[in-house]
Amino acid sequence: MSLKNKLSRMKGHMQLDGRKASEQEQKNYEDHSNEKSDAKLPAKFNQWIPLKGKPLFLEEQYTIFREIHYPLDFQLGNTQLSELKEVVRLWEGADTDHPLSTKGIDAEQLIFFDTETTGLGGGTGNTIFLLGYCHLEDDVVKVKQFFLPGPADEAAMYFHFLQDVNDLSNLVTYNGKAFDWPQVKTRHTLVRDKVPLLPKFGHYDLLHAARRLWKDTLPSCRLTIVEKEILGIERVDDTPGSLAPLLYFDFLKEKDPKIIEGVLKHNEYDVLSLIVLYVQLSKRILNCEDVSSTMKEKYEIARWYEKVKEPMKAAEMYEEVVKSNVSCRDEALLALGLLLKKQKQRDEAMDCFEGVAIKENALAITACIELAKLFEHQFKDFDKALYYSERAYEQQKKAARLLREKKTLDDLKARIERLRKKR
DNA sequence: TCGGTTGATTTAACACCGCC
DNA sequence: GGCGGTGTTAAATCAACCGA
Repeated sequence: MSLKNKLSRMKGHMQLDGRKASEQEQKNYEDHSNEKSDAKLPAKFNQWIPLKGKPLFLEEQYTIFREIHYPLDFQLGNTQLSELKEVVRLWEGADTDHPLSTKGIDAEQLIFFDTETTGLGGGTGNTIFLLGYCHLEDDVVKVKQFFLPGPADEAAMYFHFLQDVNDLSNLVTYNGKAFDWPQVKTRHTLVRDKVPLLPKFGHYDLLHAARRLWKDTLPSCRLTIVEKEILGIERVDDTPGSLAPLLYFDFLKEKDPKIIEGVLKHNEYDVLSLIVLYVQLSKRILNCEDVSSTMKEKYEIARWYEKVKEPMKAAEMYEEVVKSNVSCRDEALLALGLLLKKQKQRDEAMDCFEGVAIKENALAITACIELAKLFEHQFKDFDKALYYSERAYEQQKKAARLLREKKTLDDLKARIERLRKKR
């Protein structure tokens, strides 16, 4: 069966999240039907009308442009699009310099961006055939797509896309730092004489944020998995991205827009999902009460705050985890201890280390070594320092198989000998 | 004054992963 | 199936501190 026939059997597909989505889509189609079709256009463009596509020209070239509007009360998975405004407002009031913070940026400035290409490889052999994004404007979310109808029309596609995003300043993507944006830059160099310069965008890549929070709890951090497990979005009859190149090549042969409809819808939902993902990530990072973060998420967010030199925020999050009784509690307690030690809060740090040192695991060894250091160099209690050194040595001896662990063992032996002389 | 210890920072190498 | 960003880890370097 040809791809065209397969697609024709998928009529009525691309339904997102049950009834609400299908009702909304119907409304979108009704909205679109109110648009005036341009009777002067050549007949070949009429077949784009059911897909809400229309040509935009640049000299002899053209791109197919689609624009779909979603109201702010549109529910996608567990999130309403209006929550984007809410989290941008929260970031504005938050006293933190987090990488996902939009402080100083309007919600309207965010471009949730995704491309469809003819393959994965880099270089000039690979073509972007769809530039899609959505953003907030006049209290609706507008999805805009620029489609490449043929290999000779790239300048038109980039021209109209770049003109359109002229006033916007910040990209939000999923793996866009490594994939989408380098591809855009490569292709842009080939048409740069005819199109505007690429803007200097700020860039939020949500893949890396998702990895930080869920790398240990999800089977993978692919967007579809995150959508299903975290965002509550279940796509029905979605056209997988891996099929996009095949479908596009089929379109180039047949010139039938229906062939590519599934890819357009896939891209449309990809960019909408980015809004939902950004909202859910932000709410967890900002520790909003209306989202039920797991302790593991709080622990990972605390580590993230620590990495970006926000020790107070990190400590707050670690403390929440320490109060719980989850498997990462000891990790949080040890991390909190190290954090407090750095801030010279030695008594508080000691309490944390002692809480971990009573356990019998790899964390306890680190905690014992930290206690030995504190008692030797800060509290000058050499008996206790020796006690914790010996305790660490005994536990380390059981585990010492790797070279790295052997070094720890040797270091501990030296520490014990030094302390025995000091006593 | 010197040597030992610790902590902070930088650098490099490496492995992993998700995009179509 | 190529690419680039990121996290992790280890090693190197330097400064500060302290005791002998």
